[in-house]
Amino acid sequence: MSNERIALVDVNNFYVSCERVFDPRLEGRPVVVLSNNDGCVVARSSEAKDLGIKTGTPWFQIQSQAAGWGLVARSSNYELYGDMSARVMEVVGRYGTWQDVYSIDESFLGLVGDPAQLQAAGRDIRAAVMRHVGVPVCVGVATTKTLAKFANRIAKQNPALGGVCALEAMPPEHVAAIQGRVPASGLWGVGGRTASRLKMMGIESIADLKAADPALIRKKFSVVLQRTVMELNGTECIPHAEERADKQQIMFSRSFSTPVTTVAEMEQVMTVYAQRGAAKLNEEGLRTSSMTVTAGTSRFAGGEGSFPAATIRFVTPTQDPIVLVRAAVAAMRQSAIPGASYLRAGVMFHGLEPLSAPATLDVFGTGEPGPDVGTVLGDVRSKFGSMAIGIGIGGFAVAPAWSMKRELASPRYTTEWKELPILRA
DNA sequence: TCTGGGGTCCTAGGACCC
DNA sequence: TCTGGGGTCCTAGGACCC
Repeated sequence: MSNERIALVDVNNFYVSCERVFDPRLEGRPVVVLSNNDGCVVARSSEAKDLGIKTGTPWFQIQSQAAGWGLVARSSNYELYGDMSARVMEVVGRYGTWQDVYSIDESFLGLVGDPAQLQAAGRDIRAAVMRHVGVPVCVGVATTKTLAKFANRIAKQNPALGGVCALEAMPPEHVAAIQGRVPASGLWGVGGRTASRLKMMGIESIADLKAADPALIRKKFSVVLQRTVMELNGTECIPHAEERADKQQIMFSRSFSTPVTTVAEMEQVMTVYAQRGAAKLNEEGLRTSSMTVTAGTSRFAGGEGSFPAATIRFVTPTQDPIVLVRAAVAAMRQSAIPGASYLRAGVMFHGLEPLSAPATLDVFGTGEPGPDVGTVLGDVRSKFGSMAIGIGIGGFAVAPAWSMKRELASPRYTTEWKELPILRA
C-alpha cells in the first residue's frame, strides 16, 4: 500500500479570519459576516458561535442585541476573500504532491510520509499560512477524502491537537470511539434528509454507517452514499478535481434591497444581470447554448408567490452580451407578473462550450462574427473599473433603487489601489 | 420592513431512434 | 388478452456542499 495520504486543509471561519487580518481589533471579539444585502449570517467567529448565533440567522433578528453582546458585523467582501483565498491556496499547494481546490477556503492535498511525518507536515502548513497570509488553518490527514474531512473536524474540535489530526497517528480504538459517538449527519455528503432516512434503518452514528452493507446502501439510497461507506472503510472513490468535467453552468443571481414591482424595473434588472452573466462567460472563455432567467417573490410571505422562469435556446451558441440582454429582457417581459413584489432574480447559462470550439453551423446566417462585444466590455472594465461601461441601463452612473445593499463593508484591501490599508509606524 | 449565492452530481422519466 | 427490446440524449428535480 502506498504511503501517500490525503490532507484537507481549510481556514477556520474564513471570512471572519480575513476581516481580522486587516482589523486586529476584531481578535477575541464575536464577529459575523453577512450575506448580500446584509440579509443573514454566513460566517461566525468562535465567540459568535458561543453566543448561540447560527449560520443563516437573519441579521434583523439579532441586530438590536449586537451592541450588548459586543458583536461586530461586516457585509461580505468577496473581492477581499477571493484574493486572500488565492494566497492561501498558493502557500498550501507548495506542500502537496497534488492539490485539489475544493472551495474558497478548502483544498485537498497529497502528502507522503508515516503518521509522524504527516503530522509534522500539517504543522508546517499551518505555520506557513499564518506567516505568509495571516489566517489560521486546520489540517486533517487520512487515506480518503471523506476520512480527511472527518480528521479535519477532529482537529477543529480538539484544541489540544494544535490544529492537526493525522487519523493514523491516533489509537484505532480512540478513532472508533469517536465514530461511535458522532452522528452520521456530521459526515461530508450526508445531509439532513439522508440522515433521517438512515436513522429509520437504525443507522445513527458514523460507525453504524461504516459497518453498513454498501450494496444495500446503494439500493436504498444512491451511488453517492455507497461511496461514502466505502471511503469510511479506506477505499478511495472520489476523483480529484482535475479529472472532473469542465464547468457545466454559470449563474448570476441576486436579491434586491427593495422589491421590484414594475415590468420596466424588471427589464432593467435583466439588462444588468444578463450583462453580469455575460461578463462571467467572457472571463471563463465560454459561450452558451441555453439561458434560463428566473425571478421570485419572498419565500417567507404568505400566499402562492410568483416564481417565473423561462429558458431560451440559442441555435448558434453565443457569448454576446447584446444578444443575451435582448433575450433575457424579452423572456422575462413575458413571464413576470406586473404588480408582483419580486425580491430576487437570476440568469443561468447551460450547455457551455469553449470559445475555441468549432462554431455550430449557422443555418440562418445570423451569426456573422463581428467584433467581440464581450471582450471589448471586459477590457474596458478591467482598465477603468466595473461601472465604467455597460449596455442600456447597465451603463448607469447612479445605482438603481433595487441594487444591493452593503452597509457594513470593509475596504477591498488587497485588490483596489484606493483601498489599500494604511500603516502608521 | 428586513431571511444569500453559487455550484456539483445523480436519478427518473420522456422523447426519439432503429 | 395481447400490445418488442435496446439504446441515447435531454431535462427537471432532489440532495448535498460551502
